[in-house]
Amino acid sequence: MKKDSGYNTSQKEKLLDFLINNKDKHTSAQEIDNYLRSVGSPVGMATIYRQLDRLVEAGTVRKFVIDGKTSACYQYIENEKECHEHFHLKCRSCGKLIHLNCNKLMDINSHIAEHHGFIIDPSQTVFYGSCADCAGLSEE
Amino acid sequence: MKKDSGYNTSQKEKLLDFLINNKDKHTSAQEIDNYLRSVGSPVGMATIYRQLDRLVEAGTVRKFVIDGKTSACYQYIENEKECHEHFHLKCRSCGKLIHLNCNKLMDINSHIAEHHGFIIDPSQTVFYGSCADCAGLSEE
DNA sequence: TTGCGTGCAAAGGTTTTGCATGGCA
DNA sequence: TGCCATGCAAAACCTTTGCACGCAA
Repeated sequence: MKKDSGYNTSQKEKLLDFLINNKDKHTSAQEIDNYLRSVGSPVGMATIYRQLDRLVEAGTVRKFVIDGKTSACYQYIENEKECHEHFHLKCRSCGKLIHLNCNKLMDINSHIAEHHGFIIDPSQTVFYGSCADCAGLSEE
Repeated sequence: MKKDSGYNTSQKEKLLDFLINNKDKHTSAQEIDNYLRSVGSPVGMATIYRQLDRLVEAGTVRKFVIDGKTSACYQYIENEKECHEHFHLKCRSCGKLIHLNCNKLMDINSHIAEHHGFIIDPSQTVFYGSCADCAGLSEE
């Protein structure tokens, strides 16, 4: 389904590998560059961006833009359909992304649709706050 | 309360004026510049950004970064305290920001805190989707 | 062999910073 | 008067684009 059109290059493979291994995190193009450089397989920024664009286009990767950050973040999507059916929690301290499958949360959608006339797109909506680990710690 | 520290300059006043007059919309630094220029009171970009930073810092203005846009958007916040106590809906089509006072929504906080160990910060969380007006129209 | 993918370098746009000047308090 | 805010220009950043070469199919 997901037309991964294009050649299989080593650069593409390593880039996707990295994204898959970090699918629980948001990653910037810069971080990808750092990683590829650190393993001795540097890839030009232009290529990184071009591959990311392609992956986003194909729906394999999601692009996030986070308030306060000037650069975009990318994240591998395990299962495209699945992530349309739940919300995400994002910890502002450690950056962890939590996939939240919870029926109670899905009630929000219908409630807001019915009572407030607004159609929420869960795949685009992220709850910001503090995860259990970070909330326990004193905030500097 | 809101320490509006700093001098009262005409530039600052005009900038804030514009933001207040457009508090139902998000505005980019570029649009602010265009406006100030159009009324014959151009202000340097550096000053615009510096004032915006200060306003964001003071909580008077919120900064948004939206997918697909390369530049940040800013929006005046009517009442700082009030906005900590409700969620926001943001229409991805027309950009309208809706302040949602709804007890049902606030239940989410306690539910997620208790069952998922995550403390949501409503003031930082925005629901993205389509407002009634835009959802009804055919999407081009 | 064909043409897509890559790398490099340059361009583009947004935001930040340095420094001298001007204006508020 | 003292210091903060401003303006200009340059720099810093992130991302995109042009072009020639190399590699996958």
